[in-house]
Amino acid sequence: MSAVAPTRDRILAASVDLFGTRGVDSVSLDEIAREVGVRKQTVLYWFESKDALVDGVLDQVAAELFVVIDAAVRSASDDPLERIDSIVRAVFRPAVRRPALLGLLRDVSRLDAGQADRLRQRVEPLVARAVEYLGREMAAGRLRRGDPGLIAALGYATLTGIATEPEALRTVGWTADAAGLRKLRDELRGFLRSALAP
Amino acid sequence: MSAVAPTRDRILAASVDLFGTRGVDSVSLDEIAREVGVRKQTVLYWFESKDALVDGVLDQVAAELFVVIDAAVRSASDDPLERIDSIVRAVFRPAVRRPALLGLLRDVSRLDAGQADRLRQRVEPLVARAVEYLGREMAAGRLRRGDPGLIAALGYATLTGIATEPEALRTVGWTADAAGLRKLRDELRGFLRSALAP
DNA sequence: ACGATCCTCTACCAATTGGTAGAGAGACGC
DNA sequence: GCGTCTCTCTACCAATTGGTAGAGGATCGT
Repeated sequence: MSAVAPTRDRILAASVDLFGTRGVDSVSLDEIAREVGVRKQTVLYWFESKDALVDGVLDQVAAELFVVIDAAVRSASDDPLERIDSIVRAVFRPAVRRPALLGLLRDVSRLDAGQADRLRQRVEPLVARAVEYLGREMAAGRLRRGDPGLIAALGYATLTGIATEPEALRTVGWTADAAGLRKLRDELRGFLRSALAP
Repeated sequence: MSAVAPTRDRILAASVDLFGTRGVDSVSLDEIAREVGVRKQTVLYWFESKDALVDGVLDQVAAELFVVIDAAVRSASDDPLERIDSIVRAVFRPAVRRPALLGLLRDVSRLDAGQADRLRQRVEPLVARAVEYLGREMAAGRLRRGDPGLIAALGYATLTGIATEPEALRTVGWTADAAGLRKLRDELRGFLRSALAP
């Protein structure tokens, strides 16, 4: 056991960042290898092809997101608006600190069907639970009524969109310092809260 | 004047679609040429490099969006929620019919700084007007108060996100038929309306 | 009829892509 | 000491990338 992370993990980490920020197709194996400090053939030793590497990366991202969201969902209070609040806060931190995470999710539509399915399968349980939850709270009159699935998709789109498009934010004069982040987070919370309130 | 569009326009149209759906880096000049029914060198005759082509495509997208949005803004009623409604309706149609349009916008963060700036410059006046408008209506108490710039960005993120991520929608069981489109549009209108209402 | 301009073509090119083949260094049990 | 297994390396490869050079066919005004 060494002090530095094993090569395979370092390859995965670098790939998440590069794929997520620049897109899978635009990043070469050579580039990943350079980032890790190794030769391309070492990458191909750990992942037999680029496709296999993409699979590995998607698995890793799904797992990371699952942990974060699952924890937020479990630990939150009873009021649905409070719960959504806490999910936003939980997801917001990793999302803006590592835009690559959600960036990769966003990239799914550009992957081939097999890989898209693979990722969808990983995320499915989370989505199903969220949709079910929204439906229940709507029925109880604690959330604005609507199609739970589409509302979930809209909330996801808002969060992902805002986290993966710093350019759009910069266009309206936003800056990525600590104060800016806090303000963005609070504005996002208010936005979603208002969108979902009954 | 011929019955078919001139080559240059056909190259632009094909490029918008391909760049927008698959990403600029993933689409080769050969592919665009094949789509248009011409050789790569013809593409390079009309646009001296791939970068120049990207510039042309961005200009075209900005112009198309400008027309659509500008018309919607001008023709709408006085009530800000109604106005936003009509903008959503106006943008929704081209957005879901040609996801490439917004997909390209979304891709800006992956372009180099020069091209991003170019596009930002084109969109700037639209954004400035929107932000100013939101600020005015907030002050008048006709919209929920908040940072007009960030609210504008959040609305944009919601719309763009939902239009460019059919995968996310499919995960919640949505289908892209006529009924699905109508339902999605109405749900989006309700979502934004509720998010922005005072 | 004739040159000029517009447009598309064939023929290349160097660099980069994902991937193969296989050598060699180090740690391990025996 | 010796083979085996793990890991990273050098050396290639065919295909594709964006781009250059320049030929040749239309269509035009004159």
